[in-house]
Amino acid sequence: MERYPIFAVTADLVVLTIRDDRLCALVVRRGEAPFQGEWALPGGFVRPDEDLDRAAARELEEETGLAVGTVHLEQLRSYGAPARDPRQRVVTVAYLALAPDLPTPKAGTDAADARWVPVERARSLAFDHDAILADGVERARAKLEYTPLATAFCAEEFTVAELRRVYELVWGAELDPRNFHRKVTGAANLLVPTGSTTTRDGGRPAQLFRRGTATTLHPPMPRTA
Amino acid sequence: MERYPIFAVTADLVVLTIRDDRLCALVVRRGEAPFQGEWALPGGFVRPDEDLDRAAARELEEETGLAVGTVHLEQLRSYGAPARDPRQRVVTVAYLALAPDLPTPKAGTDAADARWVPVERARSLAFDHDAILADGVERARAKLEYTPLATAFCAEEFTVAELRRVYELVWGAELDPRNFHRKVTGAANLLVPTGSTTTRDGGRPAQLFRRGTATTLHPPMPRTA
DNA sequence: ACAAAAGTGTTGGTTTTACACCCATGG
DNA sequence: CCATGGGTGTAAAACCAACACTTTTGT
Repeated sequence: MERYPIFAVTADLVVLTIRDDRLCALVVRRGEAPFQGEWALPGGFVRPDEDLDRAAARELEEETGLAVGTVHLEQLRSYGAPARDPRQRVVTVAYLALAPDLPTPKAGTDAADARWVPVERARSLAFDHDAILADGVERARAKLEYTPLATAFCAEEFTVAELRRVYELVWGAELDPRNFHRKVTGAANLLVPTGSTTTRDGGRPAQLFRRGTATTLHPPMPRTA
Repeated sequence: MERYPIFAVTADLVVLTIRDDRLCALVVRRGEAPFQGEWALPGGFVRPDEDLDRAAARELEEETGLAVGTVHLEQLRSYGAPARDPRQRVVTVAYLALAPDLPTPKAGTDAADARWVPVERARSLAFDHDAILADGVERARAKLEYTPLATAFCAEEFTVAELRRVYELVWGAELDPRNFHRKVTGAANLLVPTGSTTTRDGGRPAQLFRRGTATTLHPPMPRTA
């Protein structure tokens, strides 16, 4: 029986939300070495009997207090450069989480502090977390085009304008409100009308919708910029 | 200092090519326990000082003899269910490799045998490799739509018809040769004409092309089926 | 000359874009 | 009544599927 090289495996999280009209990522201040006191992505070691997805969900809950049910969570990719962790060989399986606007998270067990930071201002994170964050943002941007993922940034019930705002903020580009409306209301199974309306955005009352069952967006949302 | 759970990490490969007008995957017969004698995806343990990408490239070369330069290699995703390997906790980072038609591979160090199998006939692989293979094929199908990835299945120089054949075989759908031709020759930086022609497909000589520098396909190739 | 495959032109229908315009509310 | 945003109509432009047709080879 040969001996297998020994690794530790962590699950790290790129948690994105929209706050104050900005695309923000969740960062925590590390309470332990290495990189103690520096900002990093939330995450932690996968336990011996735990599935990767489950570990990511647990970390999300521990470090943010977010109920996992309301959050979209998907695997992003893995990172395993030999020297990415100074302690020992660590492979991290990064996950991408998208959440509606939520209360400011409280510090968890391993984190001295936790906060939302606009993605363009999240720099110099610990380990290789700058690159992981960039990959996560890039994935989110790409998936808005051809999936209903933008709805993950919205509350349970939302208006077409709120959904459009998600696109505009994530992409950093303006979209025509009229054509956007036609497009998303025309896409099969994307939106389910609740029947009620709201005036929370001002002006004429807007219909409220819930996410539909669509898993892809046909035709895709054209990204002009 | 806390103790970190111990994992082994492997790099497994979904290697796809087109042979005899079929989309084929590379499978190896395992020479060692567990699952000795059964078919599995090629792969092996990541070494203590080796990057994940490098491990995948090394395994590809070891188990197939393919020169890595001619092969497209990208990370697929990671799999880490607690019981996926009966020996101990193993997380595998799966990679997707796309290669032009190549000589039948020879068995490597860990593999008693190696061969190309049409993807629809690759079933009952060891570990969770059925699922990994399915994910790899799905990824390849999806990426043909909006990336120049189909060219990875072609030789260095190829004709438009050969490229079209890739789409037809991977998607299992027929495409109009005329419109396909216009589309791919019109896409910016997708194809670079070599200036020479070939009659290897019969009929009127066809121009030969090399891959261009494009990283995405605008507009995407419409998948009708 | 004929078959076979490459490649171009054309046409009619769909989709997209840009914007005019009306609708329903709060102040 | 006015400002504000929600939502519909519409014409010009762009795009695309389908297929007739021409080109260039091998036999």
